[in-house]
Amino acid sequence: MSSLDAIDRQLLAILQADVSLSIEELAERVGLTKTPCWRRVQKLEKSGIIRRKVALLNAEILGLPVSVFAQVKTDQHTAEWADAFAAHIAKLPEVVDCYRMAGDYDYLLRIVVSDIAAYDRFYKELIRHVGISDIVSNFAMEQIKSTTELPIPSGEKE
Amino acid sequence: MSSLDAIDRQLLAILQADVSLSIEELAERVGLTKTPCWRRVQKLEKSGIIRRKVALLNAEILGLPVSVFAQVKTDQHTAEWADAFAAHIAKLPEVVDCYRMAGDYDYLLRIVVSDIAAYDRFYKELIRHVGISDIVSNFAMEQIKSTTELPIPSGEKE
DNA sequence: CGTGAAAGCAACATTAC
DNA sequence: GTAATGTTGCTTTCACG
Repeated sequence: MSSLDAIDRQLLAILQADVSLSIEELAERVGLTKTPCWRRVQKLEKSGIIRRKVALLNAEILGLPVSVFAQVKTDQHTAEWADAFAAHIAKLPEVVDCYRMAGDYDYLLRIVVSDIAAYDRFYKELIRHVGISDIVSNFAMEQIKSTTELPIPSGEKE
Repeated sequence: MSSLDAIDRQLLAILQADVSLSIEELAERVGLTKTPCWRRVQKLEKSGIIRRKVALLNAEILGLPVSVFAQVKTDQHTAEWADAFAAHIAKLPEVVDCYRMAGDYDYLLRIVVSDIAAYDRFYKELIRHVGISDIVSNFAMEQIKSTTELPIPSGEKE
C-alpha cells in the first residue's frame, strides 16, 4: 500500500458520505476522467481501505429507537473467557458495538432495541449466558450525532 | 409507509450488509425478478428506511486506531446551551458518535483519533470552547464488534 | 389496484488501446 | 487520457390475483 495522495483522500471522503455516485460523477468532482478514477477506487477497495459498501437504515422507522450503553465488568480475566465473550457478542444482533476498555469497566456495549422491555429481556439473557460480575446500563435519550465518516488525516508528515 | 413484508426485511438485511450487489443478484436471492425487486428497493429508499449508502473505511489503515469514549457533564441545563453544544459537536469530525444520556453524565461521545497525543489536543480544544463541568475519558483497548447492521424486527404482532 | 414478469433502450462499468 | 464493448439499471408494457 503506497500512501494516499490528495485525490485518494478526496475520493474516500466522498465515498464514505455517498457510495451511490457513478464513476463519472465521482471523476468530475475530483477532476479526473472516468478510467483513472475507476482504477483508483478499485485500488482502494482491493487494499482494504474501503472495507465494505453498506446501506444505512433508519432505526426509528424500523421501530428501534432505543440505544443503551452497557458497561460490563468480569471477574474472569483469562484469554479463554475473553474469546468466549467475544464469540457470544458476535452472535447477538442487538449488540451493534462492543469495545474492550481501559479503566474501571472491562467492556462497553451499545445495544439497539425497540423499547425498555426489550432491553430488559436482552439484559436477562446476557447475564444468564456469560459470567459478568457487574453491569451498569445507561440509556441514550437523544442521538446528537452518529456518523460512519472517519476524520481522514491530511497526510502531511506521516 | 405501509409496513414491511418478509421480502422487504430480507432486502434490508442484505443491503445493510452489502449494497454493491446488482439488482439482478439481489432479485435472485429473495426469489423475485429484476423489476419488482428494483421497485421495492426504490420504495425503501424513498420512504427513508434506507437512509443512505456509504463506504465503510478501515480506521487502522487510515492511521486512526484509537477510539475514546468521553463522558461529559455540564452545569448549564438550558435549551440554548444544548443546541450550541450539538452544533459545535456536528462541526468536529473526530466526534463520530454523540448521545445525550440519562444517568450521571449528560453526554457520551466517541472520538476517533490517531494517538493519545491527538486526543489530548482534541480534549483541550473541546473544554476551551464549550462549558463543561466534568469530563471522564475512557480509552478503548480493542474493538470486539462494530457494525452498522441493525437487528431488523421480525414484524410479528406490530 | 397491487404485484410480478418480459422486452428494449439508455447509461454505466470495465477492457484494451 | 481516449475509445470501444459487454453489463446493468431503469422504463414501458403487459399479465395475474
